[in-house]
Amino acid sequence: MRSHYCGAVNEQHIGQEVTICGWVHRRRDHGGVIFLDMRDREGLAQIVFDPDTKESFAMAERVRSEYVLQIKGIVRARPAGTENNDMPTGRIEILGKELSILNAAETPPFPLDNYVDVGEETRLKYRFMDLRRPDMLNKLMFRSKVTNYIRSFLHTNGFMDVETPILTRATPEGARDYLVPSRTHQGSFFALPQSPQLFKQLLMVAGVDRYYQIAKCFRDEDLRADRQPEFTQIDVECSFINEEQLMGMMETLIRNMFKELLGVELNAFPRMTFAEAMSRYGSDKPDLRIPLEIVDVADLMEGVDFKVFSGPAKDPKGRVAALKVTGGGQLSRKQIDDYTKFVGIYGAKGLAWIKVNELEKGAEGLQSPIVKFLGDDVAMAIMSKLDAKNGDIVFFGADKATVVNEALGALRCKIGADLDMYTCEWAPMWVVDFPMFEVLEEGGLTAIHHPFTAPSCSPEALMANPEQALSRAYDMVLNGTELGGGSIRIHDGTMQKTVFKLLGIDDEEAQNKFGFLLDALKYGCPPHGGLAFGLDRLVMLMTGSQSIREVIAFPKTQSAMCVLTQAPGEVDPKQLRELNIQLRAKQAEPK
RNA sequence: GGACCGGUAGUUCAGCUGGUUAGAAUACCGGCCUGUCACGCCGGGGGUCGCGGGUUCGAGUCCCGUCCGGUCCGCCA
Repeated sequence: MRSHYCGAVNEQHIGQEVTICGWVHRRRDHGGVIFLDMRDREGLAQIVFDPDTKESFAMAERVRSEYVLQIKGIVRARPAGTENNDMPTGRIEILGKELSILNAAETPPFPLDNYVDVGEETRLKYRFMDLRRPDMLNKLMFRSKVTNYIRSFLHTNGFMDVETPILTRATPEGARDYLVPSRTHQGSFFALPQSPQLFKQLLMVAGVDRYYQIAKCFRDEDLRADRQPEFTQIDVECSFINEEQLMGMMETLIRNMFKELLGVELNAFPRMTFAEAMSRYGSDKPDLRIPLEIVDVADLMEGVDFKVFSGPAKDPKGRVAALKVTGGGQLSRKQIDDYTKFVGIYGAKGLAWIKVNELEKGAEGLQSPIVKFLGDDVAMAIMSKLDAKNGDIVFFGADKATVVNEALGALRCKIGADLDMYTCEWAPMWVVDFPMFEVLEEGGLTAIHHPFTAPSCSPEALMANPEQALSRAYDMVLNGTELGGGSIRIHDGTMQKTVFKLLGIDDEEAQNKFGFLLDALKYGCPPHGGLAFGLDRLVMLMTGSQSIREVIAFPKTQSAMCVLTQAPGEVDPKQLRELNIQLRAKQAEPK
């Protein structure tokens, strides 16, 4: 039906007859001459109709926005002085000879240009229109380039694409599962996979050696700007490999891809231990674009009454730390109040601060509600440790370490963004040496990564001192976002049982829930490890999008609904009968 | 489960301390226009102020509830 994409017609085609198909992006009717901007996925082209071509001119008068047309015409250079240099095809135009209306269109429910920010609900309801917008189509095309690049890279490196089941077994731990009732086994349920984790490990036992999959994953948890209930992982697993080799290969993949698709040269990814990341940035996914660090100051505060920080005093698990904001002395009282409110979200009970006005006057030159409680010497010692300068502001956190880390870590990112302190555009890194376990508040241990991650010690050492044990896990972090994470896995049955035991899963329960994995470990499981990238987040960052929904064709709203299809929906009673499922009556409204 | 922000024309928004017939821009419709490119000019139509209740002589505006959207906390091995 067509000879060229609209956006692909150029000066080389001058004099040729072309046929283009597409949508009417805009019509400019000057009475005696009509301009149509025709749009398809590759871009826009201007078509001119003059009254000489009587029939098509008359049709061009009837045409409206988003009509679908086929136009035959002659490419010509635009008359001198009428070129449009803002448009890739702005030096040429097509003189329309024949026009056929392939389909009419009602007035679009919202404008398809970028001049107005249309509400997301409206966009999602008419997603098929929203995706027509060049920005959105470009994002979908870019996403396709990313998956294509990754497939090709992994294929070249000997990885096999293997599909794993979507209907699988509920996992006892981790996120909430999406469940699918079984008709043939009434009362039993499938679960949609949260990740292909165990299947890919079984593929290693099978000798696949190098596996990858662009895998849909499902987690029935509350949504966020960067979290959807169904999302895509680039899932990778490899046998006979250690963490160095795996991280090296994945880093090469990302660096090559950034070069190829964005023209961006990323430096070698720095590595940081989990402990260091928490200490310096209060986060296990630090945004290294921001040149601010959190510094412990407890050592300078012997004898200080910690009530000045509104936090619990000398909690053994406590942390007293400071965040110096270079040039932050300009912050107004109102802004500081806002930041105080902000850290409250993370459980901080206050936000103490010191403005450095005139350091040469000693403590006299500090402006702060807390210096009189700290004492001049302590205050000056802190300034000296932080290397504070006139014009800086220092914020303090004193509370349980988790609260201080989360509050100051989040504050660091917020201030970095508010004051636009970014020192570079891209800051990738690896976080390594995660602890194996986290101690739950109600007692007991939980896996930081997942229960199949190998510790970097023997089962005996692990058993003896689980809280201190480190794992062989690694996270790739970009601009404060966790892009991917993985680990070397446990390939030894004894070790696996030890980890289960520490997590409170006894042998019987382990056999029940993970019997197939324990079996597999008995029959010659190779050492292996892998990683999974969050594709949606990766594309979100690479396209500079504010939300993961911008790079997913048909995303869900925050309440996990699809406004386009109105899913989830009720089902026919017959379907429920077949499944032997009865809905409990909704409770009557209390009056 | 919780905190906060929002919901007024197709769309994006304004609507102050409750007070005449709820406005603007844009889109849409009609007319004019031979070089525009977010074309221009003239005219016109267009509203369940999310929904339900309450206060009041009077509610888009205040109160309560509820639904929807969004950001975040919890949650996300």
